[in-house]
Amino acid sequence: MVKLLNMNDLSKKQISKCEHCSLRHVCFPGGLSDDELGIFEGSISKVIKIKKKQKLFGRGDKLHAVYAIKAGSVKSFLTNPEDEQTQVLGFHLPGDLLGFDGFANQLHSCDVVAMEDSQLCELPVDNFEQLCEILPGLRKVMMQQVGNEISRHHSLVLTLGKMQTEERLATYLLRLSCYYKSRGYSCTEFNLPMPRHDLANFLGMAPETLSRMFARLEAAKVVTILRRQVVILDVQKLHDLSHELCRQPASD
Amino acid sequence: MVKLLNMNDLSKKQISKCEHCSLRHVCFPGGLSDDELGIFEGSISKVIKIKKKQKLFGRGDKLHAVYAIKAGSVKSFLTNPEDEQTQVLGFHLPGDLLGFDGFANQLHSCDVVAMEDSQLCELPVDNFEQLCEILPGLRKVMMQQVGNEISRHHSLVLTLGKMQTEERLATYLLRLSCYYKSRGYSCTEFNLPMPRHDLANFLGMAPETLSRMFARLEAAKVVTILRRQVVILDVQKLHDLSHELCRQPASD
DNA sequence: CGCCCAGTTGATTGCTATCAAGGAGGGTGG
DNA sequence: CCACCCTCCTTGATAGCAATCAACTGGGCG
Repeated sequence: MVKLLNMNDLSKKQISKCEHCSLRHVCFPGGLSDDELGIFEGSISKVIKIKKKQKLFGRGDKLHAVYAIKAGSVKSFLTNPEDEQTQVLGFHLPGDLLGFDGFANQLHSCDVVAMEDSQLCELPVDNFEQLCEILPGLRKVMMQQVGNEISRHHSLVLTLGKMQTEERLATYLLRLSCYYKSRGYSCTEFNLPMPRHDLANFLGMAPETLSRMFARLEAAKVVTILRRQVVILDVQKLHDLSHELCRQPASD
Repeated sequence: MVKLLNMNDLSKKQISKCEHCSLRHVCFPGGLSDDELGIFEGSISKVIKIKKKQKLFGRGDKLHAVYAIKAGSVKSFLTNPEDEQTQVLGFHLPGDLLGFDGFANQLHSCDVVAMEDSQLCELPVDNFEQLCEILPGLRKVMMQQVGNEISRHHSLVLTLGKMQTEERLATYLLRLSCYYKSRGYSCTEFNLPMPRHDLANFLGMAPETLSRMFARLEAAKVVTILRRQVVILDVQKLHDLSHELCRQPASD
């Protein structure tokens, strides 16, 4: 069906063109051939925009789509209904994929909200399953993403289970540094995408403790912190403190 | 090709027949139609047996296959080469699937060793990928398993990040109880598949602390412990202590 | 029978949570 | 444009939980 395009259609079309997206290589399309990409692009329903603090999906919501972050940042977390206590599970930045937690029983098992105004590419699960059938490359990418997510969680478990607070922070700063490097940004100067409160929660410590650890790292001339702006002064020392090898670029 | 079967062949054939496996419904075949199952069965290369303390695969090993536990129990863990420190990531019991951690880059990212003599069904990844192409049911099961694994990790992160030691133990005992129930065993009397050392490590505490928490639970008449034998006396109280809803049957 | 390892129990230290108060931006309204 | 407030963050003092060190107990196994 041929159809006239007005300006609106045109602009919509363009934002969902993976081909021109700077994140192409780290997102789903990264493992797709050009032919496959053509088919794939047609199935992204749209780019959705969510405002700061707005929820993308919540625990118990029906799995409707998987998402790729195009711009902005979001956090995922579990909330215990009884005592209002929450655990931040991860921070997700451009290029990250979201929503796999809903594959278990078609219901999301965690909440995801935007930490700032963000844009996400939405890929409805129905389309996704069909695409998996016809695009071998997509299955491969999918499996890689799953593997990455698992590895990331392993790392988080190690961090929470074995490290003390200073090590946890050092480890996370290195991880973030790797992320920015992998995206072509400076790996020594960057901004924390989240407030102290959330980062402390994620790292399993009190906000006060996080603040003290930042202060300690500054005193040791390892980093400088000004509000959310981080400058890594001594990567080696940070590594020594982290006691963990930064095995792979990752964002949470 | 018709071929004479000797006793050996026959027994080998039978152990890889998913159709007759008591774990069929919780394993890969659970989501497959009868037709699909026929195709699937042919691709399991073999049932492998590993002895206690023997390694199934290690970090850095090439991803060769995914595995389903048929009998026994194994643990997965990360080891930090620098300080010999390890973090147990999970305990895996019959019906559980293993090996997805290697999907990221075709290399396993953790170690897996047997806690007792065990049997596992091995499904080479090459076969697996081919099967995914032709068996929609397998893709579905695969996605479910992935979702489960993610949910389980979320839960573990919550446990390690937010709970104190008693809550962690209570939560884990309930989880184990759910597992046994889902497999048709008693949910109030069961054996711990792992030594104290490993359980303490998994739960992010010192073995001495674990011992004290067991003692505390016994003193509160919540459970009785004799070596590895656990009897849950008061499920409700255990629930209250755990501060977490047992959302789904899981084994780690 | 005795060794050895797993597990328990006790005493102490130390890290981190908690409670409390003070300071610094950023936004809003006057 | 300034004052105010509110949130985020930092800093200090205290308390509590769990790690560590150490000694002991009891099975399992050769």
